[in-house]
Amino acid sequence: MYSSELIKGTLKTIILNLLKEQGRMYGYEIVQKVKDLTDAKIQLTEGALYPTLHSLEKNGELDIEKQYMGKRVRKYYTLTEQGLNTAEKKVSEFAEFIETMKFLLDLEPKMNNG
Amino acid sequence: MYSSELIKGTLKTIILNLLKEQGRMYGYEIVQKVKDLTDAKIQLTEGALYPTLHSLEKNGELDIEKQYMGKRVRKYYTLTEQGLNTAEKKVSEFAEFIETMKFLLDLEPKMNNG
DNA sequence: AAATATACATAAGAATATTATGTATTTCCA
DNA sequence: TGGAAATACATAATATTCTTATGTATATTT
Repeated sequence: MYSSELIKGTLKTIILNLLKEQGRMYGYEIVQKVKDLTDAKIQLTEGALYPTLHSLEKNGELDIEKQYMGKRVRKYYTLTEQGLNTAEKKVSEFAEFIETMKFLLDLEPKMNNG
Repeated sequence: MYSSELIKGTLKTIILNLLKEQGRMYGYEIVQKVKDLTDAKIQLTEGALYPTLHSLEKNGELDIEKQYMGKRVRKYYTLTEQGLNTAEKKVSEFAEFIETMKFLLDLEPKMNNG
């Protein structure tokens, strides 16, 4: 489990990318999927997730589709066209950021040993 | 220049690692050095930097040494032993985090092409 | 002399996450 | 069959952290 500090600022990127890959998901599912994929090293909290989903939807990045499982409601989220765009932008920005940080923190694997 | 969102949560790691590599630095110097090293892609703001330096010092990670250049004061920071420890812990945690995120976001370069 | 750079500092506000709590249903299992 | 755990949503209070704005003051460049 990483320090929460470290994960800050990556939540939107994670959500948008997961939805891009998985098609449609509901909130609780996102939490479980991220936990699974990261061996529980990243555990999203619902208190952070739901407000972020709502704000992404409000900003036109996500569409909602309600589904009733018996009486329990489930809200499936899918990317809008804008959301897909944002997802790709955010992921590639993060990829660049990683490279910058690797250089800044001297994490580059040495290429020349001889 | 990366979106500020992306840089969130990395400030302490950056500061501690720079001090580990450079020995001793003052605040303004840290801002310039990070800008230089990252081609201005990461620009720390003084409003974020100084409070963070103060809190790191308060927590025993940094030592301060004041130097007067004429009348102007300059505060040099160095890592304490605890600070060196924290620096190494934070950097390696970040390195692991990068790997987790690369997997989560499907950024792994393909190893097998044939 | 004025503009820019150096060098510190802090306060108000915004953004985002944590923690705690709440509702309600469904599934597991003892 | 009754209680715990899991599912699935939500939000409010608080904490943390960053941005933006502002302030002070000296030194250097033009």
